[in-house]
Amino acid sequence: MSNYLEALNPVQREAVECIKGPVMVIAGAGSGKTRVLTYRIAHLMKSGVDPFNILSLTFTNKAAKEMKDRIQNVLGGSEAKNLWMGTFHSVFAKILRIEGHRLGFPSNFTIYDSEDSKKVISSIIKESGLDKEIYKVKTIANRISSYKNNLITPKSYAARAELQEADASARIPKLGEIYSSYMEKCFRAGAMDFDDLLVKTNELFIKFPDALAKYQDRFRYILVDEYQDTNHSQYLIIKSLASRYENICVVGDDAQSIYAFRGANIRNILNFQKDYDNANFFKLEQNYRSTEHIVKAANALIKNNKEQLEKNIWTANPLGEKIIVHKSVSDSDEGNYAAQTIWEANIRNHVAYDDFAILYRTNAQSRAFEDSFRRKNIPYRIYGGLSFYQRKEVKDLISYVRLIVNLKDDEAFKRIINLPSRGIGETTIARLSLAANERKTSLWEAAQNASEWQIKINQPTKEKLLAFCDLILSFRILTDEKDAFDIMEHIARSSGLVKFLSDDKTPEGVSRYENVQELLNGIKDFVEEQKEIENGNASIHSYLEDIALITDSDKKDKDDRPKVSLMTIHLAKGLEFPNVFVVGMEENLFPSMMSIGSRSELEEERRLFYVALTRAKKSAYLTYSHIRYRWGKLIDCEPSRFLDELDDEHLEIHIPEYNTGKTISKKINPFDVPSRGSKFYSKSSKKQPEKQKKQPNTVRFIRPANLKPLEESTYSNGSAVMLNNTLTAGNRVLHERFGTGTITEINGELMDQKATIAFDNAGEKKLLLKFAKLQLIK
DNA sequence: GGGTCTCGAATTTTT
DNA sequence: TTCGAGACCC
Repeated sequence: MSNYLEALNPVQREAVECIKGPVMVIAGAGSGKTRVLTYRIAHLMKSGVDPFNILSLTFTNKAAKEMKDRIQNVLGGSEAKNLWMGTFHSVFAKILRIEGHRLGFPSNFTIYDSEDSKKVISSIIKESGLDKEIYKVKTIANRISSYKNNLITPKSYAARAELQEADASARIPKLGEIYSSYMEKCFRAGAMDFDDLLVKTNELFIKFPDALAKYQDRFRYILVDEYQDTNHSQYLIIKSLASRYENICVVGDDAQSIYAFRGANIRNILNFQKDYDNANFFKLEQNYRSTEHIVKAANALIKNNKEQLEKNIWTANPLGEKIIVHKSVSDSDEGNYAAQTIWEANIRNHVAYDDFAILYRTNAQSRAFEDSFRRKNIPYRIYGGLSFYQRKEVKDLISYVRLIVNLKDDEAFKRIINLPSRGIGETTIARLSLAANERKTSLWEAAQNASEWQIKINQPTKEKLLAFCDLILSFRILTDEKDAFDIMEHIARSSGLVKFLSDDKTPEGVSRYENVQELLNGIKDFVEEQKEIENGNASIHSYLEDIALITDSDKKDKDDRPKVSLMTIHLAKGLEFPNVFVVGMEENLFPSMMSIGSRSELEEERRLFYVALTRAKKSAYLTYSHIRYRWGKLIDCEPSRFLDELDDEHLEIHIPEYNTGKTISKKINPFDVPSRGSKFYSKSSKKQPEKQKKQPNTVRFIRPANLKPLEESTYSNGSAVMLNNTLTAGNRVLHERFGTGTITEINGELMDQKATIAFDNAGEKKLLLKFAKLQLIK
């Protein structure tokens, strides 16, 4: 324990020991970033800093928890428990529960999740009679969120003509009004959305210097993990908190910034040295995670980005296996290839299933892998997707608690007022909303005062409303005496929700019922846990605070069989696996179609691929498919440009040779060979049917299992046909031997298509397209 | 007020 | 394909 510093390399050690003043640590992938952070905190405490004065900010609860555990391991004992360690959102939510009253928020404010936010926005659009085809909820929500992340309030928006012009030209001139009524509605409901937790913290610190001073003095040592992913709002909070002592240490890697689309500002890390001119700067460049092949390939890839801090990532690890690039026929074949490879490794070499991860760009891609794994009986776990707490039935039950804790929580009110069915429908809600809006109050108030305010609701419905209010109030009385579990169980039963769910015998219904059971079990765990901790709080209030900001990535599986992990690359950040499949390496999928328009977005995609690749310790497989179902349609794909950016010497390329039956191979050959200029094939050449040849750098062929010959119909419906349908007379093309030329004529069918080409220097030639390696020149 | 059907849209998302 | 919103009908 005392010699913990010896477990560090010289740079790591310097970064750990440099306690005073601003410090920036650029930590390449796998360079021991977490180790530096945890040892630094441990070292601070060893050097006499009171843990009470240390604030450590992470991006996930999981990261916070892990770090806390590791610090305890280094230090022994329980000294770490006074540390403030958590996500930005959870730390500042805690502060806002204490200080929020200064801004007019109750301490039991509700935290609206993104779904709640969207519902609020949607109701505003409806109420203001705007066209929802133009005012798309998603667009508006993103826009508002990005204003918030940049600390643009409705007020400052109103003062900035350029923003209004931008929105006007995006055909949403009313955005400012929507924004301010959104804020107003949240305020009225005693609710903050995720962004507000940061915005309001900033507001607090600006408006109340004494509050700022209090926390400045408390947090004398600040550490920020994943600094490259901080947005402007977070940046300012850190900056103001640190401005007194300037003991701030930020750790990150600009090459792994993948959340710009959500407001993260890569400039925060690039400009750190400008912000603090006395900053100490450390670069962790030794990668301890991956093989040399992987490290070097990743370096070659990221070199293509313009915007980055210079670094030289290297490793002393063995060279390892080359990265395998595999081409599949279809998305299901891609799944089979992964399943087969993993299965074989498990059977033959006893590689555990949890040594594998499948990383994809979009959640929709998981399906093919699920199917293949299920068929081969390979255990797997999908991460991400719809979170447990976002499931309807779970959120419904939680909404009861939300309303009990905060009667003004309109979104919770709307969710459960008629669940289970109480005969209170949309018309009634609409009338209540109208009345509540007029009086600038909540639905709850309106429901309670329906008669007094002469809201036009008929008597039976009014009675039902009051019965509902009484039910909620009866639950509310219990909150002081009973713990979270008892209350929740009571609610689940007496609200009729459990019966409502257990009556549904469809598989989905059963699973909904199970989810509610699971939620109750989770609450039970929470209560037990709280009872063990001294001054633990097992009340429903405390539970609600706990789960509002939690995601189920923290939740454990029921059985602990080793499983293959399936997740998006975003979710894989910070993780590592011995063997990684990065799948769907195709243009328009990865890089995503939405991102190829601008350099900065493309660079973000490239960083994303960098993250994916550097998750692998021992081996990496990059797969792409020839055709793929997307939105129910069969489309043909071309390999991702990123594959071309990896150096050949680190790759082993598999383009399986199949005997697919004469009919098909005669008609067209889907396994056409890559043309020159690309290791795979490029846009210009891919349409030329070619006989399969071995790649020069092909070492061996792996035949994926279960590969079915493609049905002919696949090729006759038009969408997947790999015929020459791009080359026409007039196109400029490049030929290997004859150089550049212009096509003057194309004739013949399918495999016999011939092009007449007038070459600039070689005269006119007639070439069979299936042999001529023509490349289209733009 | 509640159920069923059709139509249209569809990246990534630590909080 | 899959999901959700809205139209439509009872």
